[in-house]
Amino acid sequence: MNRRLTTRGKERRRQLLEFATQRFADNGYHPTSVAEIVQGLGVGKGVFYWYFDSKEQLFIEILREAQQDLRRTQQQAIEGEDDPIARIELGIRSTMLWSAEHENYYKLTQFAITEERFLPSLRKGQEVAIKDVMRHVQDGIDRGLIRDTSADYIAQGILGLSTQLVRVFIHEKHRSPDEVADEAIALILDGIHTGDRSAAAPI
Amino acid sequence: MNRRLTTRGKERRRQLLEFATQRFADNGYHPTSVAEIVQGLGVGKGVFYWYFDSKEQLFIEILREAQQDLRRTQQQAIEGEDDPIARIELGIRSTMLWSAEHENYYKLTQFAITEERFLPSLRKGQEVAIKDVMRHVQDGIDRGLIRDTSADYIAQGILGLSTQLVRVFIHEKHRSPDEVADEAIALILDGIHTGDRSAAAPI
Amino acid sequence: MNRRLTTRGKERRRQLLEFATQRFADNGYHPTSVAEIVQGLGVGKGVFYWYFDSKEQLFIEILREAQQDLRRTQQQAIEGEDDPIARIELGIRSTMLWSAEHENYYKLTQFAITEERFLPSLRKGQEVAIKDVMRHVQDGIDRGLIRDTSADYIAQGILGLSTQLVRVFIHEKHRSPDEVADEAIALILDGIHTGDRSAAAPI
Amino acid sequence: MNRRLTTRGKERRRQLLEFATQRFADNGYHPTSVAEIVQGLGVGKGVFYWYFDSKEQLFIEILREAQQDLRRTQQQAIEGEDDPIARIELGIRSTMLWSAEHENYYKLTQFAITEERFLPSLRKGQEVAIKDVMRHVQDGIDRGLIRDTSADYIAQGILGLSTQLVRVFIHEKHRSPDEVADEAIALILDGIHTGDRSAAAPI
DNA sequence: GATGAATGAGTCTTCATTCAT
DNA sequence: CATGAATGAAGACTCATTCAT
Repeated sequence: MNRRLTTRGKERRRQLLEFATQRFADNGYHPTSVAEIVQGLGVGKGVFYWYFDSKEQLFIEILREAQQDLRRTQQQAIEGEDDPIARIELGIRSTMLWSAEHENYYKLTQFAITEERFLPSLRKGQEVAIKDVMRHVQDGIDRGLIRDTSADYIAQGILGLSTQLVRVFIHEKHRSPDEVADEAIALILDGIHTGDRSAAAPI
Repeated sequence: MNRRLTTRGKERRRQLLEFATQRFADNGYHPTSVAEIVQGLGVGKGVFYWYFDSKEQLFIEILREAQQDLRRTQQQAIEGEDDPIARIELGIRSTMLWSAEHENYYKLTQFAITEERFLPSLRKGQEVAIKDVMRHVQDGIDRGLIRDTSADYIAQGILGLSTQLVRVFIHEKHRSPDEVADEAIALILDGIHTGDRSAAAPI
Repeated sequence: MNRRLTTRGKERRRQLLEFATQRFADNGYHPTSVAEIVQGLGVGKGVFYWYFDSKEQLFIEILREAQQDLRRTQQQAIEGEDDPIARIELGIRSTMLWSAEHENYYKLTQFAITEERFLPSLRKGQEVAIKDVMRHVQDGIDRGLIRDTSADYIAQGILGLSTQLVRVFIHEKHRSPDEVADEAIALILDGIHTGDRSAAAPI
Repeated sequence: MNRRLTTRGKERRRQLLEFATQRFADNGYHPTSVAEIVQGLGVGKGVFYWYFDSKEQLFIEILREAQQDLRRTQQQAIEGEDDPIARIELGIRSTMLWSAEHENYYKLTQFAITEERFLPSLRKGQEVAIKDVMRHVQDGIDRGLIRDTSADYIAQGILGLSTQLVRVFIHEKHRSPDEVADEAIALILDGIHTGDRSAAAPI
């Protein structure tokens, strides 16, 4: 499926991807039928199979494009910043913003975990993300700014905490991404302990 | 479906729950058919519907029983401990242990998030868990042991970070629950900043 | 299935017949399951198959007993009356009364017509009924009281008209059986033409 | 299920309706499976659900179209006739003819009565039919041609008697519709009493 | 006599995919 | 490119009936 697409074709493809993302996020992957998707766009079934080999491949495509888009956003955000802690912070903020604007993507990811056949797609993206974070964490450790534990743990912790906060606070409680990012960063940098120490200045 | 079950009946029901959990976790909810489940136990299709109203209700039942079991485990773990920080720590440790022993449950939860109809079941359990954690967090704040931010954020952060670490380190990287718990607790209590402060003594 | 039944056994059998009649009439034969019937009586499934060979045979039994009962009622009603017109009238009246009290039976009959396998049961009863009416009609013709057309047509007409009026007026419009019977008899005896004749005295 | 159908599509739909009508009439609604219907036409199972939402809805559709068709036939028959008695007569005759040609429809109606969920469909048609007849009856009463009883009773009586005669004589005994119509009309107009009156001229 | 449990063929229905036009 | 139509395997679920206890 490597069709040369006209401008109109690209537009169609985009419509399909977006509509499907919405339905998958709302109803789930399996409960959403191809028929439903094409009906939603008011086109025939042939259209779907013109642009995608299968429903499965469509889903994988959605994951791939989202991962790409998020990463591009993060990279733009940290561009030019040298301090690793600041880069982590910027990364978290940009992730929060992107997530707030793409809340559907979260559910798709959750689902992808649950079926063997989608794991490869997912892992590819996750590994890239972890590596990105780990680079900054390691840099921070090297410069004595971050506790010298396994960068791995820390990177995963950052991702996990961010993910949870995004989900709960932005999507469910409708807080602003910035506000949530502040809290996430504070927790990540300083933990939950009271700041009654000499130099404990939460950002 | 509130049948009075004989001993044998209870046993069957348990078999079905366990086998289904396994298959759902391995293959996903939708790809696992009722036929597959009953074949796995070598019984007729009617047996399934003798014990459960539907495949959907079976899944909900699995979630419910797991939530109950985890909570019981946590409560036993913190029983008798008074210090809120220690209670949080014990809670995290017992959760890690339980999760390590019930890794299937994690996938089921992930999946449940992705379909509207399972969300209510999930939320019920989550709310209870958050309330449990928040109680200790608030207690810690009151005693000046925990930074006085919204207990809500902190509780969610704790859950999110724990969940992520469990997933990645225990299930994917096969570390021991204790080791992972140590790291989780350190991160939660003190964040990622270096400990170059006067009184930075992680519990 | 010719069990020697104890008093208690006969009572059980009767309960099953009555409850099943009700359900069949309300919901239809097929949509009513054996499980539903035994649950309604709060007994196990074994009980059902102790008294009846099958669901089909139960249904046939219901038809048979109802036909018997109706016929007994009619015969008691016309006993001692000699005038054929009066006998027809009494037959109609008793049928109306019986029908009003056994409205369920009507639906069962309707249904039985629609499945080949129940037709024999039905026909047996119908033939008896037609013969009964025809005897009186023929008698009336012989005595010059009834128009000398085919007794067959007349008998069928009487049954059809009665049946329809019972259905519509007693069951759907809740008129009294007597009132409806008056109308049925008038229509049958004198048709719908105006009574502007010399000797038009409806009985 | 309001698909825009091509010519071929309409043809298919018609085939399905007709074949199903036949099978339902022969075997009964429940004993006839969707599989049987599609096999009978040599098409795949999906075809059925392309044209109908469900087996139930197909049945309802059959009833609806038959009612429509019968009514159209009756209206064409009485068109141009002014005398109410003659209109009733023409209505009866056309009904007999239509019924003789659509004997399957009778069984379907019988069955529909027996399940709650089909009653609404049935009633709708019945009400229309009754209203049609009542209009003529009332007209006849107004002109002094029909006995001044409740038009309701008379209309119902006409329908009931006609229905019964159709069933028994045309379908079971294979008389000609005309012959049966003659008898029905005679019975309806003049009842069963002897014609020994001054002006008793059955039409 | 009676019960809970089990059977498994059979039912309706869905849906990804293909194809003729 | 696009559509309506068709396919048919597969799925969830039902239910009359049987059986061990």
